[in-house]
Amino acid sequence: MEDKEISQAVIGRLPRYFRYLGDLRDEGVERISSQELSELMKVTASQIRQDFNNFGGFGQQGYGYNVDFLYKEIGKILGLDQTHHFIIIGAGNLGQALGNYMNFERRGFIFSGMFDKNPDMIGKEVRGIKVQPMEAMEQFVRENDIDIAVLTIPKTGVVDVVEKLVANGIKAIWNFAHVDLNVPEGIQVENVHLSDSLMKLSYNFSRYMKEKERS
Amino acid sequence: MEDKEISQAVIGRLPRYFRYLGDLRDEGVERISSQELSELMKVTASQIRQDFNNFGGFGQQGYGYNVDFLYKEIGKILGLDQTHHFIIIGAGNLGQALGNYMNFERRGFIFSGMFDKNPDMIGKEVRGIKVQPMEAMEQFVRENDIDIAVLTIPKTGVVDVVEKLVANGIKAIWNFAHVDLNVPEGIQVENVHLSDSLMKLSYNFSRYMKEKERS
DNA sequence: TAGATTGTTAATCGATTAACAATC
DNA sequence: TAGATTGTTAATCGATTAACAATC
Repeated sequence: MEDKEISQAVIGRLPRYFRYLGDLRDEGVERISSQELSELMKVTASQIRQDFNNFGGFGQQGYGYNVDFLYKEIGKILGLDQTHHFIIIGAGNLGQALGNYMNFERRGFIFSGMFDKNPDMIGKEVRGIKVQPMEAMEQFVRENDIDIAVLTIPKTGVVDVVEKLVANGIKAIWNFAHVDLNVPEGIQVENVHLSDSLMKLSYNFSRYMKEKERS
Repeated sequence: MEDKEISQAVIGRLPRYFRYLGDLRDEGVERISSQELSELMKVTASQIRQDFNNFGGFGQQGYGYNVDFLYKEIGKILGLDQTHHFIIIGAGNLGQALGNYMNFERRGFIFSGMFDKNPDMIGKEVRGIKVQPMEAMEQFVRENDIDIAVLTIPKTGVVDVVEKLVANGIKAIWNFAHVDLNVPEGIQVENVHLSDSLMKLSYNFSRYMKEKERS
Protein backbone atom coordinates (compact mmCIF):
# COMPACT_ATOMS: atom_id res chain seq x y z
CA MET A 1 0.00 0.00 0.00
CA GLU A 2 2.86 2.36 0.83
CA ASP A 3 6.20 3.26 -0.64
CA LYS A 4 8.48 2.87 2.34
CA GLU A 5 10.56 -0.26 2.45
CA ILE A 6 9.36 -2.82 4.97
CA SER A 7 12.10 -4.54 6.95
CA GLN A 8 12.66 -8.26 6.44
CA ALA A 9 12.14 -8.70 10.18
CA VAL A 10 8.52 -7.64 9.70
CA ILE A 11 8.05 -9.70 6.52
CA GLY A 12 9.38 -12.72 8.33
CA ARG A 13 6.61 -12.43 10.91
CA LEU A 14 3.75 -12.01 8.46
CA PRO A 15 3.32 -15.71 7.60
CA ARG A 16 3.01 -16.50 11.29
CA TYR A 17 0.32 -13.87 11.77
CA PHE A 18 -1.38 -15.29 8.71
CA ARG A 19 -1.29 -18.78 10.19
CA TYR A 20 -2.76 -17.72 13.53
CA LEU A 21 -5.42 -15.55 11.99
CA GLY A 22 -6.42 -18.38 9.66
CA ASP A 23 -6.82 -20.68 12.62
CA LEU A 24 -8.85 -18.11 14.52
CA ARG A 25 -11.06 -17.54 11.53
CA ASP A 26 -11.64 -21.28 11.18
CA GLU A 27 -12.63 -21.36 14.84
CA GLY A 28 -15.21 -18.69 14.11
CA VAL A 29 -13.50 -15.88 16.02
CA GLU A 30 -14.70 -12.56 14.64
CA ARG A 31 -12.61 -9.94 16.34
CA ILE A 32 -9.37 -9.88 18.29
CA SER A 33 -7.38 -7.20 20.07
CA SER A 34 -3.62 -6.85 19.78
CA GLN A 35 -3.54 -7.76 23.47
CA GLU A 36 -5.35 -11.07 22.98
CA LEU A 37 -3.33 -11.94 19.90
CA SER A 38 -0.12 -11.11 21.73
CA GLU A 39 -0.96 -13.60 24.49
CA LEU A 40 -1.77 -16.26 21.94
CA MET A 41 1.36 -15.74 19.87
CA LYS A 42 3.70 -14.85 22.70
CA VAL A 43 4.88 -11.58 21.26
CA THR A 44 4.22 -8.05 22.51
CA ALA A 45 1.01 -6.26 21.59
CA SER A 46 3.18 -3.31 20.70
CA GLN A 47 5.02 -5.28 18.06
CA ILE A 48 1.79 -6.53 16.56
CA ARG A 49 0.39 -3.01 16.20
CA GLN A 50 3.67 -1.70 14.82
CA ASP A 51 3.88 -4.53 12.32
CA PHE A 52 0.34 -4.06 11.03
CA ASN A 53 0.72 -0.33 10.83
CA ASN A 54 3.53 -0.72 8.36
CA PHE A 55 0.80 -1.48 5.88
CA GLY A 56 -1.81 1.01 7.02
CA GLY A 57 -4.44 0.75 9.71
CA PHE A 58 -6.31 -2.52 9.76
CA GLY A 59 -7.95 -2.05 13.13
CA GLN A 60 -10.44 0.16 14.83
CA GLN A 61 -9.94 1.97 18.11
CA GLY A 62 -11.98 0.53 20.91
CA TYR A 63 -12.80 -2.58 18.89
CA GLY A 64 -9.62 -4.29 17.79
CA TYR A 65 -9.12 -6.13 14.53
CA ASN A 66 -11.62 -8.01 12.43
CA VAL A 67 -10.08 -11.44 12.08
CA ASP A 68 -11.39 -12.29 8.64
CA PHE A 69 -10.51 -8.88 7.21
CA LEU A 70 -7.03 -8.89 8.70
CA TYR A 71 -6.42 -12.44 7.48
CA LYS A 72 -7.34 -11.50 3.94
CA GLU A 73 -5.32 -8.29 4.01
CA ILE A 74 -2.19 -10.10 5.14
CA GLY A 75 -2.83 -12.70 2.45
CA LYS A 76 -2.87 -9.92 -0.12
CA ILE A 77 0.30 -8.37 1.26
CA LEU A 78 1.98 -11.75 0.94
CA GLY A 79 0.84 -11.97 -2.65
CA LEU A 80 -1.39 -14.97 -1.99
CA ASP A 81 -4.22 -13.43 -3.97
CA GLN A 82 -2.13 -14.05 -7.06
CA THR A 83 -1.42 -17.33 -8.82
CA HIS A 84 2.19 -18.39 -9.13
CA HIS A 85 3.42 -21.18 -11.33
CA PHE A 86 6.45 -23.05 -10.14
CA ILE A 87 8.72 -25.79 -11.40
CA ILE A 88 10.88 -28.14 -9.39
CA ILE A 89 14.40 -28.79 -10.56
CA GLY A 90 15.76 -32.01 -9.18
CA ALA A 91 13.35 -34.94 -8.87
CA GLY A 92 15.07 -36.58 -5.92
CA ASN A 93 13.42 -37.26 -2.58
CA LEU A 94 13.14 -33.67 -1.54
CA GLY A 95 11.88 -32.51 -4.92
CA GLN A 96 9.23 -35.20 -4.87
CA ALA A 97 8.26 -34.32 -1.33
CA LEU A 98 7.71 -30.70 -2.31
CA GLY A 99 5.88 -31.67 -5.48
CA ASN A 100 3.51 -33.82 -3.47
CA TYR A 101 2.88 -31.14 -0.95
CA MET A 102 -0.74 -30.25 -1.54
CA ASN A 103 -1.02 -27.16 0.62
CA PHE A 104 0.91 -24.96 -1.77
CA GLU A 105 -1.87 -25.21 -4.31
CA ARG A 106 -4.33 -23.83 -1.78
CA ARG A 107 -2.19 -20.71 -1.52
CA GLY A 108 -2.04 -20.18 -5.25
CA PHE A 109 1.24 -21.91 -6.00
CA ILE A 110 0.72 -24.18 -8.97
CA PHE A 111 3.07 -27.09 -9.55
CA SER A 112 3.69 -26.94 -13.29
CA GLY A 113 6.79 -28.89 -14.20
CA MET A 114 9.62 -31.03 -12.94
CA PHE A 115 13.08 -31.62 -14.33
CA ASP A 116 15.97 -33.95 -13.67
CA LYS A 117 19.21 -34.76 -15.41
CA ASN A 118 19.08 -38.44 -14.46
CA PRO A 119 17.68 -40.38 -17.47
CA ASP A 120 16.14 -42.99 -15.16
CA MET A 121 13.83 -40.37 -13.69
CA ILE A 122 12.47 -39.03 -16.98
CA GLY A 123 8.82 -39.85 -17.48
CA LYS A 124 8.25 -40.68 -13.85
CA GLU A 125 5.15 -38.96 -12.50
CA VAL A 126 4.92 -36.83 -9.39
CA ARG A 127 1.37 -35.79 -8.66
CA GLY A 128 0.39 -35.92 -12.29
CA ILE A 129 3.45 -34.06 -13.50
CA LYS A 130 5.90 -35.96 -15.69
CA VAL A 131 9.59 -35.51 -14.99
CA GLN A 132 11.29 -33.98 -18.01
CA PRO A 133 14.94 -33.95 -18.99
CA MET A 134 16.96 -30.93 -17.93
CA GLU A 135 17.36 -29.87 -21.56
CA ALA A 136 13.65 -29.12 -21.75
CA MET A 137 13.75 -26.69 -18.87
CA GLU A 138 14.70 -23.47 -20.63
CA GLN A 139 11.98 -23.64 -23.23
CA PHE A 140 9.44 -24.68 -20.62
CA VAL A 141 10.21 -21.68 -18.43
CA ARG A 142 9.90 -19.31 -21.37
CA GLU A 143 6.66 -20.72 -22.69
CA ASN A 144 4.70 -21.48 -19.55
CA ASP A 145 4.81 -18.28 -17.57
CA ILE A 146 6.85 -19.78 -14.74
CA ASP A 147 7.52 -17.44 -11.83
CA ILE A 148 9.27 -19.60 -9.30
CA ALA A 149 11.92 -22.30 -9.62
CA VAL A 150 12.44 -24.66 -6.72
CA LEU A 151 16.02 -25.87 -6.59
CA THR A 152 16.43 -29.33 -5.10
CA ILE A 153 19.62 -30.38 -6.84
CA PRO A 154 23.12 -31.02 -5.49
CA LYS A 155 25.23 -27.92 -5.29
CA THR A 156 27.48 -28.98 -8.15
CA GLY A 157 24.75 -28.31 -10.68
CA VAL A 158 23.53 -25.05 -9.26
CA VAL A 159 25.60 -22.41 -11.07
CA ASP A 160 24.70 -23.75 -14.49
CA VAL A 161 21.01 -24.18 -13.74
CA VAL A 162 20.63 -20.76 -12.15
CA GLU A 163 22.27 -19.10 -15.11
CA LYS A 164 19.82 -20.78 -17.47
CA LEU A 165 16.84 -19.93 -15.29
CA VAL A 166 17.80 -16.29 -15.15
CA ALA A 167 18.44 -16.15 -18.88
CA ASN A 168 14.93 -17.41 -19.49
CA GLY A 169 13.20 -14.96 -17.27
CA ILE A 170 12.66 -16.65 -13.92
CA LYS A 171 11.65 -14.16 -11.23
CA ALA A 172 12.13 -16.07 -8.01
CA ILE A 173 14.14 -19.01 -6.74
CA TRP A 174 13.37 -21.14 -3.73
CA ASN A 175 16.77 -22.59 -3.03
CA PHE A 176 17.28 -25.85 -1.12
CA ALA A 177 20.83 -26.38 -2.39
CA HIS A 178 23.59 -25.75 0.12
CA VAL A 179 25.14 -22.83 -1.63
CA ASP A 180 24.50 -19.14 -1.76
CA LEU A 181 23.11 -18.12 -5.12
CA ASN A 182 24.53 -15.38 -7.22
CA VAL A 183 21.73 -13.71 -9.16
CA PRO A 184 21.17 -10.32 -10.74
CA GLU A 185 19.35 -7.67 -8.77
CA GLY A 186 15.61 -8.09 -9.00
CA ILE A 187 15.56 -11.88 -8.88
CA GLN A 188 14.20 -12.94 -5.52
CA VAL A 189 15.93 -15.75 -3.66
CA GLU A 190 14.71 -17.50 -0.55
CA ASN A 191 17.10 -20.02 0.94
CA VAL A 192 16.15 -23.08 2.92
CA HIS A 193 19.43 -24.42 4.18
CA LEU A 194 18.32 -27.52 6.02
CA SER A 195 21.72 -28.45 7.34
CA ASP A 196 22.21 -24.91 8.66
CA SER A 197 18.95 -25.27 10.51
CA LEU A 198 20.00 -28.61 11.98
CA MET A 199 23.31 -27.12 13.09
CA LYS A 200 21.51 -24.34 14.89
CA LEU A 201 19.48 -26.94 16.72
CA SER A 202 22.68 -28.82 17.48
CA TYR A 203 24.27 -25.68 18.93
CA ASN A 204 21.38 -24.90 21.23
CA PHE A 205 21.20 -28.51 22.29
CA SER A 206 24.92 -28.77 23.01
CA ARG A 207 25.05 -25.50 24.88
CA TYR A 208 22.14 -26.49 27.06
CA MET A 209 23.74 -29.85 27.84
CA LYS A 210 27.00 -28.18 28.83
CA GLU A 211 25.19 -25.69 31.03
CA LYS A 212 23.32 -28.47 32.76
CA GLU A 213 26.54 -30.36 33.40
CA ARG A 214 28.06 -27.38 35.11
CA SER A 215 25.24 -27.06 37.61
CA MET B 1 33.95 -21.30 26.09
CA GLU B 2 32.34 -18.43 27.99
CA ASP B 3 29.32 -17.92 30.16
CA LYS B 4 27.68 -14.98 28.47
CA GLU B 5 24.68 -15.77 26.36
CA ILE B 6 25.32 -15.63 22.64
CA SER B 7 22.56 -14.01 20.61
CA GLN B 8 20.61 -16.14 18.17
CA ALA B 9 21.61 -13.67 15.45
CA VAL B 10 25.20 -14.81 15.89
CA ILE B 11 24.31 -18.51 16.14
CA GLY B 12 22.33 -18.20 12.95
CA ARG B 13 25.43 -17.07 11.11
CA LEU B 14 27.75 -19.80 12.38
CA PRO B 15 26.63 -22.53 9.96
CA ARG B 16 27.30 -20.22 7.06
CA TYR B 17 30.82 -19.46 8.31
CA PHE B 18 31.27 -23.18 8.75
CA ARG B 19 30.20 -23.84 5.17
CA TYR B 20 32.54 -21.23 3.69
CA LEU B 21 35.48 -22.28 5.82
CA GLY B 22 34.94 -25.92 4.88
CA ASP B 23 35.00 -24.99 1.21
CA LEU B 24 38.16 -22.90 1.67
CA ARG B 25 39.81 -25.73 3.53
CA ASP B 26 38.92 -28.16 0.74
CA GLU B 27 40.49 -25.75 -1.72
CA GLY B 28 43.68 -25.85 0.31
CA VAL B 29 43.49 -22.30 1.64
CA GLU B 30 45.53 -22.08 4.82
CA ARG B 31 44.90 -18.64 6.19
CA ILE B 32 42.34 -15.91 5.67
CA SER B 33 41.82 -12.41 7.02
CA SER B 34 38.46 -11.07 8.14
CA GLN B 35 38.75 -8.67 5.21
CA GLU B 36 39.11 -11.44 2.62
CA LEU B 37 36.37 -13.52 4.19
CA SER B 38 34.09 -10.50 4.30
CA GLU B 39 34.46 -9.98 0.54
CA LEU B 40 33.76 -13.63 -0.11
CA MET B 41 30.70 -13.81 2.13
CA LYS B 42 29.43 -10.31 1.53
CA VAL B 43 29.27 -9.28 5.15
CA THR B 44 31.40 -6.72 6.99
CA ALA B 45 34.80 -7.67 8.35
CA SER B 46 33.72 -6.04 11.57
CA GLN B 47 30.84 -8.42 11.97
CA ILE B 48 33.05 -11.40 11.33
CA ARG B 49 35.51 -10.36 14.01
CA GLN B 50 32.76 -9.54 16.47
CA ASP B 51 31.07 -12.87 15.85
CA PHE B 52 34.21 -14.92 16.35
CA ASN B 53 35.21 -12.99 19.43
CA ASN B 54 32.03 -14.08 21.15
CA PHE B 55 33.78 -17.39 21.58
CA GLY B 56 37.29 -16.16 22.34
CA GLY B 57 40.10 -15.20 20.03
CA PHE B 58 40.62 -17.55 17.12
CA GLY B 59 42.93 -15.31 15.12
CA GLN B 60 46.31 -13.74 15.33
CA GLN B 61 47.11 -10.08 14.81
CA GLY B 62 48.98 -9.42 11.62
CA TYR B 63 48.22 -12.90 10.31
CA GLY B 64 44.49 -13.47 10.26
CA TYR B 65 42.76 -16.77 10.88
CA ASN B 66 43.97 -20.29 10.24
CA VAL B 67 41.24 -21.77 8.09
CA ASP B 68 41.50 -25.35 9.29
CA PHE B 69 41.66 -24.36 12.94
CA LEU B 70 38.77 -21.95 12.67
CA TYR B 71 36.69 -24.51 10.79
CA LYS B 72 37.21 -27.08 13.51
CA GLU B 73 36.53 -24.62 16.30
CA ILE B 74 33.24 -23.53 14.79
CA GLY B 75 32.38 -27.20 14.31
CA LYS B 76 32.93 -27.76 18.02
CA ILE B 77 30.87 -24.72 18.95
CA LEU B 78 28.05 -26.10 16.84
CA GLY B 79 28.34 -29.40 18.64
CA LEU B 80 29.40 -31.26 15.51
CA ASP B 81 32.18 -33.04 17.37
CA GLN B 82 29.47 -34.98 19.16
CA THR B 83 27.28 -37.77 17.86
CA HIS B 84 23.54 -37.21 17.88
CA HIS B 85 20.98 -39.92 17.31
CA PHE B 86 17.75 -38.86 15.70
CA ILE B 87 14.44 -40.42 14.77
CA ILE B 88 11.99 -39.31 12.14
CA ILE B 89 8.33 -39.25 13.00
CA GLY B 90 6.18 -39.36 9.92
CA ALA B 91 7.35 -41.54 7.03
CA GLY B 92 5.74 -39.47 4.28
CA ASN B 93 7.59 -37.88 1.43
CA LEU B 94 9.38 -35.30 3.51
CA GLY B 95 10.31 -37.76 6.23
CA GLN B 96 11.76 -40.11 3.63
CA ALA B 97 13.63 -37.29 1.97
CA LEU B 98 15.27 -36.34 5.26
CA GLY B 99 16.01 -39.97 6.10
CA ASN B 100 17.73 -40.42 2.79
CA TYR B 101 19.77 -37.31 3.20
CA MET B 102 23.30 -38.64 3.58
CA ASN B 103 25.10 -35.48 4.59
CA PHE B 104 23.68 -35.45 8.10
CA GLU B 105 25.68 -38.57 8.94
CA ARG B 106 28.89 -36.78 8.01
CA ARG B 107 28.13 -34.18 10.66
CA GLY B 108 27.47 -36.73 13.37
CA PHE B 109 23.70 -36.98 13.07
CA ILE B 110 22.78 -40.67 13.05
CA PHE B 111 19.46 -41.73 11.60
CA SER B 112 18.25 -44.31 14.10
CA GLY B 113 14.54 -44.90 13.72
CA MET B 114 11.41 -44.01 11.83
CA PHE B 115 7.79 -44.11 12.86
CA ASP B 116 4.42 -43.74 11.21
CA LYS B 117 0.84 -44.31 12.22
CA ASN B 118 -0.21 -45.55 8.78
CA PRO B 119 -0.21 -49.39 8.87
CA ASP B 120 0.69 -49.53 5.18
CA MET B 121 4.00 -47.89 5.88
CA ILE B 122 5.11 -50.22 8.65
CA GLY B 123 8.05 -52.39 7.64
CA LYS B 124 8.96 -50.22 4.69
CA GLU B 125 12.66 -49.44 4.63
CA VAL B 126 14.24 -46.01 4.34
CA ARG B 127 17.99 -46.19 4.03
CA GLY B 128 18.16 -49.43 5.97
CA ILE B 129 15.81 -48.27 8.71
CA LYS B 130 12.48 -50.05 9.04
CA VAL B 131 9.42 -47.92 9.64
CA GLN B 132 7.86 -48.83 12.97
CA PRO B 133 4.35 -48.23 14.27
CA MET B 134 3.84 -45.10 16.32
CA GLU B 135 3.17 -47.22 19.43
CA ALA B 136 6.81 -48.34 19.43
CA MET B 137 8.14 -44.80 19.57
CA GLU B 138 8.12 -44.12 23.30
CA GLN B 139 10.06 -47.22 24.24
CA PHE B 140 12.48 -46.68 21.38
CA VAL B 141 13.28 -43.14 22.49
CA ARG B 142 13.90 -44.29 26.06
CA GLU B 143 16.09 -47.24 25.18
CA ASN B 144 18.18 -45.92 22.31
CA ASP B 145 19.61 -42.70 23.58
CA ILE B 146 17.72 -40.56 21.09
CA ASP B 147 18.52 -36.85 21.26
CA ILE B 148 16.59 -35.38 18.38
CA ALA B 149 13.15 -36.07 16.97
CA VAL B 150 12.35 -34.86 13.49
CA LEU B 151 8.66 -34.08 13.12
CA THR B 152 7.30 -34.58 9.62
CA ILE B 153 3.68 -35.29 10.47
CA PRO B 154 0.51 -33.31 9.80
CA LYS B 155 -0.23 -30.76 12.48
CA THR B 156 -3.22 -32.67 13.82
CA GLY B 157 -0.93 -35.28 15.36
CA VAL B 158 1.63 -32.93 16.79
CA VAL B 159 0.38 -32.19 20.30
CA ASP B 160 0.07 -35.85 21.20
CA VAL B 161 3.41 -36.86 19.72
CA VAL B 162 5.31 -33.98 21.32
CA GLU B 163 3.87 -34.82 24.71
CA LYS B 164 5.05 -38.41 24.39
CA LEU B 165 8.49 -37.37 23.17
CA VAL B 166 8.97 -35.01 26.05
CA ALA B 167 7.74 -37.58 28.57
CA ASN B 168 10.35 -40.00 27.31
CA GLY B 169 13.25 -37.63 27.52
CA ILE B 170 13.73 -36.15 24.08
CA LYS B 171 16.07 -33.15 24.18
CA ALA B 172 15.54 -31.50 20.84
CA ILE B 173 12.87 -31.31 18.16
CA TRP B 174 13.35 -30.38 14.54
CA ASN B 175 9.87 -29.34 13.62
CA PHE B 176 8.55 -29.40 10.06
CA ALA B 177 4.89 -29.34 11.08
CA HIS B 178 3.07 -26.07 10.56
CA VAL B 179 2.41 -25.33 14.17
CA ASP B 180 4.33 -23.73 16.98
CA LEU B 181 5.33 -26.30 19.55
CA ASN B 182 4.66 -25.97 23.20
CA VAL B 183 7.45 -27.62 25.14
CA PRO B 184 8.91 -27.27 28.62
CA GLU B 185 11.92 -25.04 29.10
CA GLY B 186 15.14 -26.82 28.22
CA ILE B 187 13.79 -28.72 25.23
CA GLN B 188 15.27 -27.19 22.10
CA VAL B 189 13.01 -26.58 19.14
CA GLU B 190 14.05 -25.56 15.67
CA ASN B 191 11.24 -24.84 13.25
CA VAL B 192 11.35 -25.27 9.51
CA HIS B 193 8.10 -23.79 8.31
CA LEU B 194 8.32 -24.39 4.59
CA SER B 195 5.13 -22.61 3.71
CA ASP B 196 6.22 -19.57 5.73
CA SER B 197 9.41 -19.53 3.71
CA LEU B 198 7.49 -19.75 0.44
CA MET B 199 5.23 -16.90 1.54
CA LYS B 200 8.23 -14.73 2.25
CA LEU B 201 9.46 -15.42 -1.27
CA SER B 202 6.00 -14.64 -2.57
CA TYR B 203 5.95 -11.30 -0.73
CA ASN B 204 9.30 -10.19 -2.08
CA PHE B 205 8.34 -11.33 -5.54
CA SER B 206 4.99 -9.53 -5.50
CA ARG B 207 6.41 -6.35 -4.08
CA TYR B 208 9.12 -6.24 -6.72
CA MET B 209 6.58 -6.79 -9.49
CA LYS B 210 4.39 -3.98 -8.18
CA GLU B 211 7.37 -1.65 -7.96
CA LYS B 212 8.36 -2.45 -11.51
CA GLU B 213 4.86 -1.77 -12.78
CA ARG B 214 4.90 1.66 -11.26
CA SER B 215 8.06 2.70 -13.08
C1' DT C 1 61.43 -3.07 13.09
C1' DA C 2 57.40 -2.00 9.99
C1' DG C 3 53.22 -3.70 8.24
C1' DA C 4 49.23 -6.19 8.81
C1' DT C 5 45.40 -7.51 11.08
C1' DT C 6 43.19 -8.83 15.15
C1' DG C 7 40.52 -7.88 19.48
C1' DT C 8 37.82 -4.55 21.54
C1' DT C 9 35.82 -0.11 22.60
C1' DA C 10 32.93 3.53 20.92
C1' DA C 11 29.43 5.30 17.64
C1' DT C 12 25.63 4.40 14.83
C1' DC C 13 21.80 2.36 13.27
C1' DG C 14 17.58 -0.20 13.42
C1' DA C 15 14.26 -2.85 15.79
C1' DT C 16 11.52 -3.52 19.84
C1' DT C 17 8.95 -1.91 23.67
C1' DA C 18 6.54 1.59 26.32
C1' DA C 19 3.50 5.29 26.66
C1' DC C 20 -0.27 7.95 25.50
C1' DA C 21 -3.20 10.91 22.69
C1' DA C 22 -6.66 10.06 19.19
C1' DT C 23 -10.91 8.03 18.30
C1' DC C 24 -14.23 4.41 17.77
C1' DT D 1 -20.73 9.56 27.24
C1' DA D 2 -17.23 6.24 29.23
C1' DG D 3 -14.32 2.47 28.20
C1' DA D 4 -11.53 0.15 25.17
C1' DT D 5 -8.12 -0.19 22.03
C1' DT D 6 -5.83 1.47 18.14
C1' DG D 7 -2.25 4.31 15.72
C1' DT D 8 1.78 6.68 16.53
C1' DT D 9 5.44 9.09 18.90
C1' DA D 10 9.10 8.62 22.20
C1' DA D 11 12.32 5.73 24.92
C1' DT D 12 14.97 1.73 25.23
C1' DC D 13 17.42 -1.97 23.87
C1' DG D 14 20.35 -4.72 21.01
C1' DA D 15 22.86 -5.51 16.90
C1' DT D 16 25.88 -3.74 13.44
C1' DT D 17 29.53 -0.89 11.89
C1' DA D 18 33.49 2.08 12.52
C1' DA D 19 37.70 3.15 14.63
C1' DC D 20 41.87 2.27 16.71
C1' DA D 21 45.08 0.56 20.17
C1' DA D 22 47.28 -3.88 21.00
C1' DT D 23 50.26 -7.18 19.20
C1' DC D 24 51.89 -10.70 16.15
